[in-house]
Amino acid sequence: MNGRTRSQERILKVMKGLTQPTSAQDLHMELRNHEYSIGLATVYRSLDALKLDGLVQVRTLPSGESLYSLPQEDRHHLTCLRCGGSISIEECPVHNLEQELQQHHKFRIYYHTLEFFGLCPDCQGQEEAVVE
Amino acid sequence: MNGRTRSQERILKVMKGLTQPTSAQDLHMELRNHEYSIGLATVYRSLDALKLDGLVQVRTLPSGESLYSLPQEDRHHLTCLRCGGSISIEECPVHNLEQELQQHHKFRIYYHTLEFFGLCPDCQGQEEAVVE
DNA sequence: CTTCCTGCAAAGAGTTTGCATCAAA
DNA sequence: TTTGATGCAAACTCTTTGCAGGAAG
Repeated sequence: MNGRTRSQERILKVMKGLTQPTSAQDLHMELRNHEYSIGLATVYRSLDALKLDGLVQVRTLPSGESLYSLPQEDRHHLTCLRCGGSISIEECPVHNLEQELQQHHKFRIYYHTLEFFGLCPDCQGQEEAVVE
Repeated sequence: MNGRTRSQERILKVMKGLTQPTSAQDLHMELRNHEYSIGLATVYRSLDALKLDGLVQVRTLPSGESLYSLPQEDRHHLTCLRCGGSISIEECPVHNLEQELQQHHKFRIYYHTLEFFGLCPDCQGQEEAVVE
């Protein structure tokens, strides 16, 4: 909503070259690869500001680590509770509901996350092996 | 899938008396209120085991804190990025998709999370105030 | 000049791990 | 006895904060 700072613009620029949601720490290293010497704290502060304006979105993993991405990279996931492996899924039956919620609750919705958790085929096998 | 340990059973018992998703640390205190003197590390280890068997589900907040709940308490949320306030929503258009994914990817899906992020009515007001 | 941004280092929160002890079968 | 569970404290990871210096208008 406000003007972007130099760091924020550099972060957005680098993020446009990334296809995967990325952690703050990885972004920090990515920035150094682009010869932008930015402190890690500044990365966190900038991402926080961008998040508040809906310019980046955040997905927090069960590990506590947050992954940042541009809104158009939004994908949903099928995540294995055991190995942590994650499959992207394209289907999204949520769009209409989002419109309704926006009106009903007077929220300004920037984005949503949809995650399925369970066991992937491999880990279902391991599960049985453990039980034996 | 395996037998439950004493700690795991105590945790499940206490969780049945709770209506809200609860952090590991709050559960730890809750257990002490029930005269179960359990170490915090054991609470984490037990929750992790229960999670792997799909007996509890986890929602990790942007703060990195994880909230645990029994599967039947599953609710979806509309969360404000600024104040962190959260509204529960009942609608869930995802059930059919879940069945399809389960078959298509051969996952054993235990549960899913659906979260909407944006600004609540109050924080939309504050936003404008800041810009002035 | 004044305000806000930035970097560094230290602090903080939540979670995990090492290890000795304890309970269960 | 043997295996796995538990408690405590230390360690770890990710993130936030305090503060002094620096860029921007």
